[in-house]
Amino acid sequence: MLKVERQNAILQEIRTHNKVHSSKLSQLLNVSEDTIRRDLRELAGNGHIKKVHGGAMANPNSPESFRKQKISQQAEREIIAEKAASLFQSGQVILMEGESTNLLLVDYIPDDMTLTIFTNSLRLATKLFNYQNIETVLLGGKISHKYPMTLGIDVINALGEIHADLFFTEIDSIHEDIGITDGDRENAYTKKAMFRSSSQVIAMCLSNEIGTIQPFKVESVSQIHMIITEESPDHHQLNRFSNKGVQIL
Amino acid sequence: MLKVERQNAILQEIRTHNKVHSSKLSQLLNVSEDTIRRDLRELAGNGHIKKVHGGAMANPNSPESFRKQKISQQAEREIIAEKAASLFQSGQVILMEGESTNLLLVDYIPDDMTLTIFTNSLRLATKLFNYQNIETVLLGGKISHKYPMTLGIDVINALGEIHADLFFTEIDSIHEDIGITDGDRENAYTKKAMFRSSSQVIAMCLSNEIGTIQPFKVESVSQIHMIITEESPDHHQLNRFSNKGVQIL
DNA sequence: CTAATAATTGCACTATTTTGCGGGATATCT
DNA sequence: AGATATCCCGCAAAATAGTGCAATTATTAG
Repeated sequence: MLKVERQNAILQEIRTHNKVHSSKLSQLLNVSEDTIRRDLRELAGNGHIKKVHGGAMANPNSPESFRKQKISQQAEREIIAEKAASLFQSGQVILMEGESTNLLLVDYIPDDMTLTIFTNSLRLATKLFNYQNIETVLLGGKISHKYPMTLGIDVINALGEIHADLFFTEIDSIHEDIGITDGDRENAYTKKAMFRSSSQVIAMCLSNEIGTIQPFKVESVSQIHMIITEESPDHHQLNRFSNKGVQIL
Repeated sequence: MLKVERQNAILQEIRTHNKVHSSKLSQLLNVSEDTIRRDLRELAGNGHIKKVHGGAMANPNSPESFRKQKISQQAEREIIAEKAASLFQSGQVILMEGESTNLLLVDYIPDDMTLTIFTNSLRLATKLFNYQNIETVLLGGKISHKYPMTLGIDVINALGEIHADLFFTEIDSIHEDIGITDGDRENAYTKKAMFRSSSQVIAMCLSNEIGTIQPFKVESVSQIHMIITEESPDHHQLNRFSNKGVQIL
């Protein structure tokens, strides 16, 4: 990897996360922390970023102002994304659904990790296009008018042809008795089909969504293998799920 | 191998990957790294590329940058797009391939026109997401590492399930005897499959691409129903195609 | 056609850049 | 203050770049 390439990657990282840790970058880009620090010093010298203890932040006075990506509760989602990324292993086949946390998640994938990622999200697929070691497969189908993703019967058919090791789903509502629910009927159907196309299901959700219910049922809690929230695993709201045999991360 | 030939190969490499390593190029082109470095220095001197330690990268501020070259031909593409848009009729099923002219083309679609558009282009699909009266269907499959689009066997399978009224294809090379050719093997296969999934095929190409040939055959001229260029239909270069029964717009 | 001239290329050698590491300084947190 | 993490400095190894030169090839002049 060229030095400029690496520095561009750092800038890109700051653009999406607003901040970077030297240690994380070191892992992500497979170079020593010293090299990262030297890069940060250089970039800061050009006025691109602001160097801080432990890493760097977006420079508010930068000539090229970074357009901030509007992801709600980004800080919490970052925590979830980082936990989720620890589950990846080279060679795995991953199924991903959702465009908030998953979009952050891919930044935590090390450069040298080889993965196959199936998704129905246009944004995710577009982002993954730049990752040379990741084979991205887009599940074809009709594009929803609500979200930039494919939904419906075509996607469900396509899912019948594949089987993933891990399925990362972003869920908006989960209830210990009712299970996972969704506000969109087609989305619920599609998610349900995704459950059947993976060995393991990892549900990512914000803690304030625990206990909520929406009109359309996706699956019951027993079908989930792991829940990831921004809280620590021993958070009191999570007991009722761990009691049902669901792993908490 | 001629020097210019080699330098063109380097430019091509940068065009597709946005970067090159001197060491890789040396292996690829079977010359010493010194020669590569000299080439890079020369190309950088002309402002074509930006030389960096370890290789070179695409020059964003280049006078004749590749991206800008696309843009510089945007005027011609606009003319083609406007002509092409006149073919649309409400209720039609359209198949679209390509991300330059087609991206401009959708802007010429009237707001009240109802269409179904099949495409394998991520950019096009993302743009069409905002058009409420257009039902967009993305042909699923593996995402190319060269272009943000799905290619290959999955797309070809998906094409087997559909049939469109019109197929708008952007072609890079057309020759009266050899037919339509493409520089990418998978792309050529996929285009070929698209020909079979539409009643009418409309080929859009810039006039300076007429008569050129690339390694991989897509289809012969007889399979095209219409050619659209930025020139007027009675342009001398187009006679040889109209003589073969192809409509010119 | 031949000889002179110019351009191109690879090689040996040296210079520069980049990188990781150890050691000590500095900052952060409790 | 003590523990830990982070940072900075200098060094050495490795990678990459520049330079001069000789051999080869292409081009041009006569």
